[in-house]
Amino acid sequence: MNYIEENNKIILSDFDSFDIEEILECGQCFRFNKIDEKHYKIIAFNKVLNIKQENNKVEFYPCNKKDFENIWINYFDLNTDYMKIKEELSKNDDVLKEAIEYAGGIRILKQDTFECLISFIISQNNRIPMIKKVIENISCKYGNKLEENIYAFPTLEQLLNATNEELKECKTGFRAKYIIDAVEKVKNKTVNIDEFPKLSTEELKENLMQIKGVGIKVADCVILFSNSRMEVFPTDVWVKRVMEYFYFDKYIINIKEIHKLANEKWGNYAGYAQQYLFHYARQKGIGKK
DNA sequence: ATCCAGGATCTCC
DNA sequence: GGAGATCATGGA
Repeated sequence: MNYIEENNKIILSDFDSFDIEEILECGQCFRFNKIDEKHYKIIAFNKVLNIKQENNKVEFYPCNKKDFENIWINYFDLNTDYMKIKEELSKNDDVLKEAIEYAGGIRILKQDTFECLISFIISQNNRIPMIKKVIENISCKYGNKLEENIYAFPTLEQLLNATNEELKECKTGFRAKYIIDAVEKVKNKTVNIDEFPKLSTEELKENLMQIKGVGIKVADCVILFSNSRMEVFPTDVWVKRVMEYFYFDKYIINIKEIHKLANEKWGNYAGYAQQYLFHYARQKGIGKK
């Protein structure tokens, strides 16, 4: 990886395993807009960032070297060796090999914990385009204005005032009460986000699941996408289907059975495997009736 | 119209 | 402790 700053723009070259379309469209994050082919605008960490990929370079703008190094290198997980991960996962596993060949440019973003928590509460029993809309509604209503028609995801303090009625107007549906409970428990530190790095993955999971509306899957997403616990294996309908289809050849009732296999097969890389499989399954419609 | 979505909870046995 | 119904909302 190599990068230079030029007119408030970072130009990245000499990289591998990076495809901005795959990274954003693979279902791990929700606050992005497609401007053009391989040109996206994202909203994260109270900032708007363009990412434009062409040939063998990626441009990030507006962005100076300081922000790139302090925020975006970590956010895009640019210091992780994905070639090694992909090689390891592809070994003796034709299914993952295929999924990785299909979208080898995925990287697991390192997102903000609070945003991730609220976003994945909204995600339950919902479709991705709708999830994006609801998060957009909430951001417009409570978040900082960054540009014309672009609002940051609200902070904890900004969401403290949110009422059940207002949240329902944002189309959260039955999840409104869950969001209120999450905000309350983060505020009173029943769920202490600042302490997350000190907790074991199991402790972290139990802690998050004290929130109403946070079960195993939502907790796993928060843990994986914002706390770098790469051993978890969030299992939604798509992951369940792709696992049943390729690895079990039967209908699985207990999700723990899937988690057990994922742990045995992929260990600390299970989170990566999950993302390749999820994206592949969704794009190809694997197991869908 | 009926089914379903990056599920979790409540009910009832 | 484990199945089954229920929960808003909108697109197919």
